[in-house]
Amino acid sequence: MDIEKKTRAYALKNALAHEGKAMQGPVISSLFNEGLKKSDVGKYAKKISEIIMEVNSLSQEEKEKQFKKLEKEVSERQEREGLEELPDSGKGVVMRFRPAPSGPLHIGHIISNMICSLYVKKYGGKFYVIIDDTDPETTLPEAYKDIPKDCNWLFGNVSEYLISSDRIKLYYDYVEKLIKKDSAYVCECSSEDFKKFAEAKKNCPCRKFSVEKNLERWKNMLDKSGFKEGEAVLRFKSDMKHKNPAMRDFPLARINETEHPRQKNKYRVWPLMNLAVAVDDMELKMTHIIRGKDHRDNAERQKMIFEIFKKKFPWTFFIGRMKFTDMILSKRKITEAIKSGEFSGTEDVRLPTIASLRKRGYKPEAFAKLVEQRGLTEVDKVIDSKELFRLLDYFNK
RNA sequence: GCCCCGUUAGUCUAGAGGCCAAGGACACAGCCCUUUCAAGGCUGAAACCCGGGUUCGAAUCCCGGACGGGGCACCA
Repeated sequence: MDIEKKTRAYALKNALAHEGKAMQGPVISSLFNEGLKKSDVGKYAKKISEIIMEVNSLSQEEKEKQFKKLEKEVSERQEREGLEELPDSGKGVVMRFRPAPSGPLHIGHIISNMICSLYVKKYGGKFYVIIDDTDPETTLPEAYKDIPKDCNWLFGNVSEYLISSDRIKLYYDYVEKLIKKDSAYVCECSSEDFKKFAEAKKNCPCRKFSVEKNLERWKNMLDKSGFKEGEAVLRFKSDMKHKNPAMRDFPLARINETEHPRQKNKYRVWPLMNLAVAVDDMELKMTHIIRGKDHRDNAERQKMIFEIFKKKFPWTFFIGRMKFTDMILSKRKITEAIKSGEFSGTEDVRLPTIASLRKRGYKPEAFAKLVEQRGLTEVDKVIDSKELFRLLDYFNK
């Protein structure tokens, strides 16, 4: 590289862009992109400074004339556009969205999950939608048709729909493996008692049982004549002295005999989210996970489970959440309000549900642009519905 | 109480130590175009939370503070 020539070119460019006065910083910075070594800056600093001073003293016409001659020496800064690249995405990506079937899908879900669909479109691979119906108390029967309907419309690239409660046997297999690895135990403490142990960083009495005893106690959880609902819970054996209280022997499964809308009374022991998610992510070979910041600690728990099985944890990003100052975004509250007659149904135009937004004429592409503009960011933002609809209206054109 | 995380214009965002004297989009103001509306074009106003430190040089790295968010469930 001809340092002097390049310096002169960039100094002229910089001067012309800034009322005739070039500065050293930007010029040196440009030279780095041309291959100047950082360690060599000292060597050339004097020369560069001289050239800049000389350039600055030229007349406007002279600057323009000289720059014309050297124009081809300068390269333009390259601009990125579209979605930020994901690491290790060369062979495609496997990603997922796990809606809980406890109420209608709404704008909040779009914001934090559509980006997964977009990345699968970008790189190829698989996009799973997994209906997370492992809580028999909050699972709504209509979700089994509403979720695929909304997701087909919104994403258009769902590879496969899976239902957690159809995979219970798989979760049970993993429970046995975890117990056999002495990484899970059945705990009979009440939640209040356990909380006290966790706060005091002390082991609960159930922690000391042998693997054999725990397998037996696990059978007692599964057996109708064994533990009753609320009497026992399966816990992951992490560390009761973990510095983060959220990580101390968190629960993996519990007994709940409420009739399940899909499985009826087939099961009484239900996995909790962290178990189901970890198992599915291992089994389905998830490569990348993008999810809300509120799941940061859950991801840490799932990672602990991965480590027991010596599996590599997927690349994970925690995306910031959008908070709406004037819209209900709680699935439970939306469901209640519809039941009470406050709203006519999930398609009520006053609701931020996907069904309602579709009815109002918004196209999936508008949401995609909204999500793309936001991109991968950990920042939460507060926005009101007026701002949101301004943006959507703009993107919908 | 204990663990995480974040902070760029009214809003969303670019930004990986020097092409940032901070770019883009929406919204806003003005003008042009148009019979009207919409769309489009041009122009304008508008931001790096605060304080230290490292460095020749900090929006960017480090430390502290303030503010905001999340987690510590037999919910997800």
